[in-house]
Amino acid sequence: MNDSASNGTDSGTDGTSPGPRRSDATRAAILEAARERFAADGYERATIRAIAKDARIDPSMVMRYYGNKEGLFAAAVSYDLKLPDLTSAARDEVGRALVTHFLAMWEENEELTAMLRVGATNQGGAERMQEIFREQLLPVARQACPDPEQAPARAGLVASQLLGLALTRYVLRFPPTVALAREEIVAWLGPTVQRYLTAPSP
Amino acid sequence: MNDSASNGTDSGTDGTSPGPRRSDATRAAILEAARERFAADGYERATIRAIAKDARIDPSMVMRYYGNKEGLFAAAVSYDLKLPDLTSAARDEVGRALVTHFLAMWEENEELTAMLRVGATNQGGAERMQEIFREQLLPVARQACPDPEQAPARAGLVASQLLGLALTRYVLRFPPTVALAREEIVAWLGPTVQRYLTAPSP
DNA sequence: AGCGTAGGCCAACACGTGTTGACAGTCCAG
DNA sequence: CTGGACTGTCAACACGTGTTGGCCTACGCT
Repeated sequence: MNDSASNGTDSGTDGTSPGPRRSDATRAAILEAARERFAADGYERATIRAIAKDARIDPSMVMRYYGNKEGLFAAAVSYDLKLPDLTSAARDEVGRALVTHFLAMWEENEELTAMLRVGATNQGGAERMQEIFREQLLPVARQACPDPEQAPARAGLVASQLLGLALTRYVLRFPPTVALAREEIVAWLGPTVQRYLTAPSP
Repeated sequence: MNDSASNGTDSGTDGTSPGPRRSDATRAAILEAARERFAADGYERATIRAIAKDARIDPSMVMRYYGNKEGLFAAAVSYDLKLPDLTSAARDEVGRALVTHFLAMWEENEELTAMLRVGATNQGGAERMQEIFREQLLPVARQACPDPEQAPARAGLVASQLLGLALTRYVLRFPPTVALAREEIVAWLGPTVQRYLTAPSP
């Protein structure tokens, strides 16, 4: 509950910007190591000691800069899926666009894998994923699907397919799923997502 | 590596059957508690002490009967998806049949949820899920899909959808996905799985 | 009845964890 | 030059974990 982000030291004459700190490199190294470890091991097995060793500093620095393990995780992974505005996209291409975007997001860094691994074991992680789903994927479904009443169910179906792909490809690493090329995935999953969003309920 | 299952004590005149032991009730209680805990908490957070407390016995009993924590997990969860023989089923109903079967399997006990949670965090768990995939789902795909060459990729796609549903419904518990009725899920996912198995590659 | 053996509990060990506080070097403002 | 803050290290604490061995009890066979 204590604040570890309270820093009143501005370094220049400009009073507005926080100003760069000498330890920014260390902070960044910690975050990068934390992302890797959380993505590879999940929450419980990603120990602060291991993260500190990867970042080549002392474990106590992690505590000083991020308060505790939970704070470190919150600082290391971001909640933003950066979903593009799909209203301008062609109505019958929303599925492919979504799959393409998710694939890119998932492979450009390890934050989402970390979040998924943690969400599978940690209660707090699961709740954070529910938030992401509700605040980011749900609005997209509301725009794309015909009956707004059905948006939650349809968004849930989309999430099941997209997260299922991430699970089998990046976490469980089923060989055939790992071997699929990006375009193949888009070609297979795009129509599925499209149908979940826009097809009349069966 | 040591054996904790070596029991040469037969209780009756019949020499063939192992014979019931006095501690069978305890063993069963341990396994049941273990399944619940592994399903609810994953491998690391499901402590032997907690399992023992649920089973109302001492933690050391768990060790005596199952050797170590890994042995307990192996004894608690089964690997058998009991996939029905789908050769006799109608060719265009394989998708719905698979989804229906998976839903029933997943909800009749907590073993699959436990396996999924553990697979997401534990290296050994992930490998065990790869085995299940390879030895049980893959053969079904080989029977159902036209070109045997494409069976692995198609089985991987099916796994992504089925495990994704399990993830969002039983682990992350996304409210809209939890709220779906079984028939709705079959109606939505059945055609998807069917397409992944039998449709010509896009 | 007597005895061996299995069932069960208790206390403890060794270890790894998150977390904390005291201490030394280092940079910059005054 | 001097003081204070920031950065970093070291050692330790309190706790929970898997795991082990010793002890007592009670059943079941002879």
